[in-house]
Amino acid sequence: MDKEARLDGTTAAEHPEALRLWLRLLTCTQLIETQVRVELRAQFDTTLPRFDLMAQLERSREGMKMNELSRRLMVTGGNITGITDQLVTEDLVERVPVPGDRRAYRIRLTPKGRNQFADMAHQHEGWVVEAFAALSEKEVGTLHRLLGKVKQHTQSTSHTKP
Amino acid sequence: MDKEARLDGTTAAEHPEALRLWLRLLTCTQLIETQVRVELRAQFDTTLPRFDLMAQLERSREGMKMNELSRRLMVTGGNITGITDQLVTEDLVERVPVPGDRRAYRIRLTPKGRNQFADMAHQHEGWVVEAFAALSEKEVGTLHRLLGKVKQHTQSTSHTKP
DNA sequence: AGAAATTAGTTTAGGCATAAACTATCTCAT
DNA sequence: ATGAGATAGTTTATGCCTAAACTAATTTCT
Repeated sequence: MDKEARLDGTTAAEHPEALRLWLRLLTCTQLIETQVRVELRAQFDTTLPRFDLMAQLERSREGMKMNELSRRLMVTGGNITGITDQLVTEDLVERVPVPGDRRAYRIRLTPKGRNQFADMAHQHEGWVVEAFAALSEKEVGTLHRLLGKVKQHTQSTSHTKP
Repeated sequence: MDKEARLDGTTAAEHPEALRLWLRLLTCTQLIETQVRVELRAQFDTTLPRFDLMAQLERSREGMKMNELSRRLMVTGGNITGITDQLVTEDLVERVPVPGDRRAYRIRLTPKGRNQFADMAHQHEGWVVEAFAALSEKEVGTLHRLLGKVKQHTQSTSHTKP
């Protein structure tokens, strides 16, 4: 697939700056994400959602409940069920019952899953570093800071109409 | 769905800055995108892909060929077929034969589509402006410029291994 | 002119995402 | 203690997305 990313290439002069910025933000995210997806598929025969889920689990050895995963990954619960099912059948994660609550599970990496994730994470870091290689250290900091503002503002205003 | 966006909330100190930046970029994009999706659904009973396709068409009155849409929207061709089919049945766009090439169509907005899009675009612009309201004019410019660097670099390196 | 390669678009199979409906369990106020 | 409501997770229906296989038309090469 020959993708040239013209999403924001032909900037119309009538658009306000915010709109142009949004299109560019979208383009960048998509470009990097596509690249990561392709590499994950090619090198590890896996997908970004599976990688993301494992990345969350890798942080806590005791695992994480489904709804916590759902919150952290910002996807709906039904989705977590599906991805977890796959990873369970591949023996990369396991469902562990929670002692005091018969409704809940705790999902955690198996040893096999932990090993596989370590490999992937190492590669993944390289791809991301490469994606931002055009920026100086200082520029990375600036970008991070500005996006932090955007994030904070968006989160604080997204629930303001009940 | 209570989404708290912890994707990059618990930043592990061992991650290099690029990785933290990537997670934050992803989070911002997702937050804004989700908001736009919700509004499009609520106010116009449509979806972001449909909106995006119409936004491309709105730029050229004579319409656009499928593969051009595919390139600009950065999605695969099969996808364009599906979305176009929907819009055609809703009489928002139409397929026009291309004189010299019996394989190709030109897709263009119908008058109805053009009207509907005008409404949507107006609202959409407001949502986006609001999403970046936390930034000063200058900061918007900086963000745009830095993302431009990222975009350019990523595009120039993404095809370098045949 | 005619075979080979390319290009335009569609179809198919499968994964990821959502919202909404559902089951089972737990909490809590009375 | 019990019934209302909340919570944990799953299922279902639908849409977007990809890669790959496919059809049909066009271009290119000799």
